[in-house]
Amino acid sequence: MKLVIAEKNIAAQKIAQLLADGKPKTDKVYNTQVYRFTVSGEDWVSMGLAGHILAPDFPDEILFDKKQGWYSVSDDGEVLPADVPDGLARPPYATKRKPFLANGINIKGWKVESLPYLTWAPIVKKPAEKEIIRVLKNLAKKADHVIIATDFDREGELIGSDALSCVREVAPDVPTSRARYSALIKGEVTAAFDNLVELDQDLADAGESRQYIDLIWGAVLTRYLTLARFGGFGNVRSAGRVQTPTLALVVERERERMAFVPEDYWQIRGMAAAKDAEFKIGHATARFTDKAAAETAFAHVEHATTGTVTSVAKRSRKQQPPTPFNTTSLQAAAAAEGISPARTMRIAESLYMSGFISYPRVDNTVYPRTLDLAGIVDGLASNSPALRPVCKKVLAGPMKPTRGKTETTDHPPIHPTGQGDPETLDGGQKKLYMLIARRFLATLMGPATIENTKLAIDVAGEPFTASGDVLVDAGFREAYPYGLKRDEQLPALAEGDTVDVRDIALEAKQTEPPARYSQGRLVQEMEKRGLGTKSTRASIIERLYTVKYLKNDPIEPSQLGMAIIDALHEFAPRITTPEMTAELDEDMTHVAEGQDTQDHVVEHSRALLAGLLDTLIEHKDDLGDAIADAVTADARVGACPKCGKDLVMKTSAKTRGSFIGCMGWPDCDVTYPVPSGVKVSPLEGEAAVCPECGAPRIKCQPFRQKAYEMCVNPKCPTNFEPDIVVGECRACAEAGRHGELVAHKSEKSGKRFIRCTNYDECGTSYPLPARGKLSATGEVCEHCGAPIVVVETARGPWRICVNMDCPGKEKKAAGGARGRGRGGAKKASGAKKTTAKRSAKK
DNA sequence: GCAAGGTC
Repeated sequence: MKLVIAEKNIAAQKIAQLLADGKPKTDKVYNTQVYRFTVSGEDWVSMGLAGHILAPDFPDEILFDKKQGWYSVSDDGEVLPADVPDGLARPPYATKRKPFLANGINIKGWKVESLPYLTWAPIVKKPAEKEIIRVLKNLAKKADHVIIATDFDREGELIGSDALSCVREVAPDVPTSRARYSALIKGEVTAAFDNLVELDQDLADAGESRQYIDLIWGAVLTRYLTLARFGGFGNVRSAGRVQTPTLALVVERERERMAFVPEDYWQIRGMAAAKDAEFKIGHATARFTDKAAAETAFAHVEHATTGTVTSVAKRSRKQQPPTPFNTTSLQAAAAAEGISPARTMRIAESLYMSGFISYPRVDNTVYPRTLDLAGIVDGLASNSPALRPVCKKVLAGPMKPTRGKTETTDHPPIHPTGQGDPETLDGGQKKLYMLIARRFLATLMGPATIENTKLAIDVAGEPFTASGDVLVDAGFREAYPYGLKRDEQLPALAEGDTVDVRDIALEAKQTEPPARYSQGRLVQEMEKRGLGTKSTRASIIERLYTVKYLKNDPIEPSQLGMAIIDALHEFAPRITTPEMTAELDEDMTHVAEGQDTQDHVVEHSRALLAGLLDTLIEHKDDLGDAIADAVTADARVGACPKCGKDLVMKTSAKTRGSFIGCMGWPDCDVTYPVPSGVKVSPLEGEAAVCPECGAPRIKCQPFRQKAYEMCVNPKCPTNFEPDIVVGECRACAEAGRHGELVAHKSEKSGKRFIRCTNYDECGTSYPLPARGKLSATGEVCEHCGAPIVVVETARGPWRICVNMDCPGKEKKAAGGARGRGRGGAKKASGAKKTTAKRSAKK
């Protein structure tokens, strides 16, 4: 039996289909799919790995140990031997002593000092995909020939080499070879299997050098940053060859913004009206840099009421259809629609696995000739009623696909398969699927034509202009409306026509600093600078958010992120720039071409890092202080009204809940609750202090809603709301008592709720929305008898039944997607239960 | 509790 090992399941399946006499049979070994087939009567089996099946790591003896912490040594107290290059002494940091750990945490002194040892520590390869390895060994034992058919690139060669080392453990003598194909199509694959070669160990070694160097630098610098000032468990300060230069890009942009000196300019703008239509007009000098000139011009037009059209110019321009999606362009387009690159990849993976779209990790932007474009459009038309009309147009047209700049042959650009019913997808999946499907259709359509009209208007001797864009021929825009500007229609006017003019104003403006990166832009910038790969960029950005180096979108660095870059820029500059990646690529090329060896390249890199450590260790405390200060600055919400020290977001050790507390604790005991469900940030200047009580005022940003400002002190008069009687208590009436339902606001937590005046006896209480002005209606709900109240939000007044378990809400929940998981399926069973359930959730 | 690279 011949065993074919591919990098992933889809490749194993495709190879089987392309090589088999007839159709391959799907089989399972343990729980993994394999494909059995015959080639000229001979038995073959193909299996897919899951990328790398081994992961490099330090030996167990020197790894993290639950009892000992990060820096343990071997049992006999001896530091493990490492291959230290000639001329370099063996690390003198070996200790015979077992580390002493008080309460599991001892970060003082020797821990950072022991990092040079980690620099020279040996690296071993540990199984990362145990199931896959088990299947691989099972099949290898029965095989009389093993063919490595992983992707034709450096990582593919390494994955194949790792697979071979697993094979060798159970079948030391089985003949092995390598099939090299660069596209999963008949000609390529059959040619590769007709011309089998040997695995290129130099190329695999190059890949392994990359792994080792990434691990050593990442582990040493991450541990250094984390331990310089230990911020408690869960507060890792990471660093790495790709993430650190990426963070540096964001920090650099922020610094440019801070250094930016805005320039004043002035604009004269107003409104014009003619033929029952209104439109914007502006002075022909779009930006006056001279204030006096602007004021002179404005004085002429300030009281003008009419203007005269002096010219009408129409120009039409074409907008070309977009190119096919690869990973980066999909991530950028999805980011513009509010889906982060990391989430895009998670959703794309699920769409790919369920057969809706093609393989999502590609660089290619040119459809291969073998792709059945019309067949896909047909499939979309029959599965998606919303796309059917535009699909028909595409099928009727010439269907000439656009081409992007990058052409590779490994996978086609990301496209819908045309299979599957989009109605079965959830919200995020459907949104991304429609983006991919619409993009695909757009790449097969003609350009859009936009007609631009420019009016020149004389207002009291001053030249004004107006401009309008109208989409006259939708072209590809019929399928792909993303990022399309709304039409700005001007009335049909001719030279000499008179227009009414009003609201002409002189506006003082300032030039804007360079914009922050959006997540989509950052992915593109990383690609441009050679940072990361199509498969890793999204997760690296996400990582920078989880370690709290980045915040918000558009992306801002935190104070911590800036402190990290400053520190590394000073003491380990190599890791902060894309050059390390460039140099690593160069080293790897040398290893791959046999001009250098893996050991030499890795040892050279170890020596570079070791050379930095002396200074790093020397400045450990400076860096620790800088990090601590930055973390405090990030957590700051304002100044303490009692002692003037910083009020910061803190986490209670007991309850793990967060609160706002004074840095002066224990001398100062000022604390406030954190408003729930919102992101809190400090305000600046005068707005930062409450005029009523002196506590800080803060900015609260609810998810996808308008931000608001409030005083953090729930007892402050600005937060005071009188109790309102909202109705009579039904439970009490039924029990023959009298009880009134009253809306309160808790002084402690700031939460609002309704409670019966006889609460001790009847237990009735209802939660209330956190925001919005509340008023009673005196009405009761037709479904459950609970009171109806009105809450005024930014979107207008909103009538609600206060009972979360109201059967009336159940009907709505069944009809729409909203309101799921909130007492939906459960029958209304009394108000007391509602409160109990809600508090149990916390 | 660490990186980046594959992929699930």
